[in-house]
Amino acid sequence: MKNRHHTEQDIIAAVDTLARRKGIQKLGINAVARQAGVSKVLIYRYFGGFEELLAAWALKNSYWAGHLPPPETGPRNLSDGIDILKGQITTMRSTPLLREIERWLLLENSTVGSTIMARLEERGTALTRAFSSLLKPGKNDTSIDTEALIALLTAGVAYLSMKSDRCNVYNGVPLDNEEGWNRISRTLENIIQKVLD
Amino acid sequence: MKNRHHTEQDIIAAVDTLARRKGIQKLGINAVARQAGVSKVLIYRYFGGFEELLAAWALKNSYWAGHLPPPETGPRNLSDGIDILKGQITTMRSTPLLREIERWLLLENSTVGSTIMARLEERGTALTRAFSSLLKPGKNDTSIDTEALIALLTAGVAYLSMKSDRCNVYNGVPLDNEEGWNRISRTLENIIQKVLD
DNA sequence: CATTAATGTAACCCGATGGTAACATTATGT
DNA sequence: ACATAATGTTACCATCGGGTTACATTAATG
Repeated sequence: MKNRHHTEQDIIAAVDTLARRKGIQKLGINAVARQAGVSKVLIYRYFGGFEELLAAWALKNSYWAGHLPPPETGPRNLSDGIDILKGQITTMRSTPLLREIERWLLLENSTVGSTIMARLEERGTALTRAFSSLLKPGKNDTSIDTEALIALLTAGVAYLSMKSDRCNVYNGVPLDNEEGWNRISRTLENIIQKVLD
Repeated sequence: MKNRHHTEQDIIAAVDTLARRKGIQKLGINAVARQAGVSKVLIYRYFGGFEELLAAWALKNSYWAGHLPPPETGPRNLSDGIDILKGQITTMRSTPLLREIERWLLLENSTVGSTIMARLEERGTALTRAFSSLLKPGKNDTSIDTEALIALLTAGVAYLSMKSDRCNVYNGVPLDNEEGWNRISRTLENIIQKVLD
């Protein structure tokens, strides 16, 4: 049965499969076409090229939008905000493909990557706004750089979650069991409380 | 002039050059041999294979040992410790090859990578010990997970420095100028002071 | 039903890759 | 000086990569 839409979905599914199995970096148009059981010419015809196929794939699966709280129901107190940050740990740990995309963005600077990073940027700034609104007005706001704080912490979580795929311990903290991640989670909480309170 | 030692150094130098230029991941034995102006057969003969060549290269240039303070002259007060952490920012930012190796370790889990990671692990734990020694004995030590704290912060710095090669802003913090990194540096200081004091 | 456009495949080109075998050159030690 | 081992090169192989052209098949449209 000849059906363009169906074929396109097959191809995107093939990207998904291979990205999970071998990583996005080691992905080629030949391998994807082979996996999809289809001619690679169709990738050029339907998507315009391999880059554009990756874009279609990445934008289809918007994993990064996962645990982002709706803006209107932003955190009203500190512990809500902490929960959101902890949610990032859960999201990263439970979504191998998200780690794969993060890794990919760290090596390639394609136009596709820029698009995706713009979305991730939105996520981060939303989180930052949420935390900024929690700061007590009486506090010396200029002394707390919320943007940089959230940047550093989310960066740390992203790094450690990626690292957990490659080794089982980082700086003495185990990354392959719940205990280690609980320690990281508690440390995150500790930092937020002591810095923002 | 035929000289095995000299040739080996040429080959390792070629790895160095290409790793800076194109990244470790996109490195092949053919390209390295070409860059070194030598036959690739010698790589097999002298190093045993490409993996082993990479190991020789990585272990020769122990960049990661850079800004590690000698154990006997560990930090005696909190601001010394903060300086060490800030030093990590300087090291990462001024050493493109170190960022390249970090990136590589995040994707590959080769036997070579394990060796290097073990060394990096030493660096981190030394830093952690230094900070732990700064904790006031009277303080409730169990409430502060120094290992996890240092892990999270160094992970964040590593991530952001790698990110700076690919994009110029993260979560609203510019990564391509001094101002942004000063903000990160101050935030680091802020966290350490408020958590450990 | 017949024409045409959409969908799909096979085959090829070219360059690069990892890997090996055969051969040439230089150094070394006796 | 000569035999031998170390050093080095050329050439080749099979495979895979991205990319294009020409052709076959099916669906849609009059």
